Amino acid sequence: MRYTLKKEERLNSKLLIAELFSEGKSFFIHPFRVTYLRIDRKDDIPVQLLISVSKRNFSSAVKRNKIKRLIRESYRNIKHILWNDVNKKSEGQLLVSVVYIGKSIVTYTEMERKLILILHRLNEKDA
RNA sequence: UUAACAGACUAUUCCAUCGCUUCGUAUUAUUCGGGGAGGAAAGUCGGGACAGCACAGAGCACCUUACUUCCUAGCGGGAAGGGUUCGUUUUAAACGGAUACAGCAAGUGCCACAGAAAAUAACUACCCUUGUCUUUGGCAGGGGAAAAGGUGAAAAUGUGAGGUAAGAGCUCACACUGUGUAAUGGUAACAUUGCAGAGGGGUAAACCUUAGGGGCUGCAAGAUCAAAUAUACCGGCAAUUUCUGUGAAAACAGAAUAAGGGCUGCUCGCCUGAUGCCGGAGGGUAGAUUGCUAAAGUUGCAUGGCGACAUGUAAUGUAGAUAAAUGAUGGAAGGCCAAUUAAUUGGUUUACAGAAUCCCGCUUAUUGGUCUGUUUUUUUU
RNA sequence: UGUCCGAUGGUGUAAUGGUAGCACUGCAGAUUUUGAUUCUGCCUGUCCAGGUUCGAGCCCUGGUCGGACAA
Repeated sequence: MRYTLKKEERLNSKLLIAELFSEGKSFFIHPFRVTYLRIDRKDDIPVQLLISVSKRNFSSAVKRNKIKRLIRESYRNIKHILWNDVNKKSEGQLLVSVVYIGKSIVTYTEMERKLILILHRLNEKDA
């Protein structure tokens, strides 16, 4: 499969975001806080992702952009872990939000290692 | 030549792989090709473009600007000059820096503490005179004058002479300040000189006065399309209790009513019931499209101007996202740092910082390099 | 993106341009056999820089930080 991350794979609906944060379940893997929710909706895209970095922890817009780009790049390379399982079940759509709550910037390899952990954990919990 | 400060300019380049966004072509979900952050994109301080609303004209109120001339679409921006002030050299001025720099001589207010008094005056002390007493003087009354009082950030312009009972710009001379006026130079601010009359403490980043400017709100402005849900309104169909009138009847018109049905045969109580269905239509939510990127544009040259800048001409066509793209990995060249060493090795590739309608300014932040100016260290002449 | 407000001891909150005050907290002492209460005293402050003024918490300019509103 192709390692892409187009706009359709990102969560951008205001109503769905409100539903995710009010009814979704969450867990922590440092430095991330993950919230997920499965909804009844038929679509070609099985997973929609939301990335957020708090302005409270990083007041500089350059640093916020850098963290978000690193998370996006990591997810793009490893998202097949999640997609394969989700496709098997193929019931509705999974909404996932990844919030960065660390106080300092981690490297790309460290971030990718943590995200792999997160995706495996998501597979277990969602099953 | 060392260091510091201030100002100006610049803001590493290339290749490969995997992606993001946008435009175009072919064609229907992909291929190919092109574009894709800054000098401050920041702060949101000033001004505009653009848009909606308001609006006859003028005034009040409110906000804002304030030496002169010029530049600019405009500005609280810029250029050149004038005044004031500070510093250096030096005593003639020059050079450099700063400057919210209209008006307290229109009115009102304020000036802590100290001081008689913070500006009208009063008080102490001074002088003349009358009365009285314990008579080189004290006390009381009347008059004069506002110079002396040494505190303060600031004390009624300073010095000298005359004048007087004592004194006082009361008068005079010189000086100072600022006002009016005239001449000369300058576009002007202003400068120099003369004459007249004057002496007014400070404070307008105190109220205020004078002169100029400002309608209000901001792209989350505004425009177009428009699911779902609810529905004022309209039409069609169906349902609908009682009374009255017209009429032979069907029906029509008007008025009133929560009747009516079920649990249950009655009362109480409870449930249902104050129309239903379909269609239209309106405003408009989610959302989509537009506004939206060609512009008071950028670069080069020439001419004019002290300069800001203007004019002409040639070239160029330069991001447009929307829970928000412009990235990641690897390599090479160049720069910088360190070590050995004199051409290798290792590290790093950075500072400040990320477009959100657009433009012109201002302010603030800042690594390395280059240039200019001032001060400074060392060396040579 | 735009509009607006604020900053005073450790905390909350006053102050016409003229010695920065009050309450709670903390520390020391007194009272008490000891502690609490009470009394006395002390420590700790105007967000930063510049300007106006004889003199700024206050007035003006720039910055920093925090907050509110417009969906």
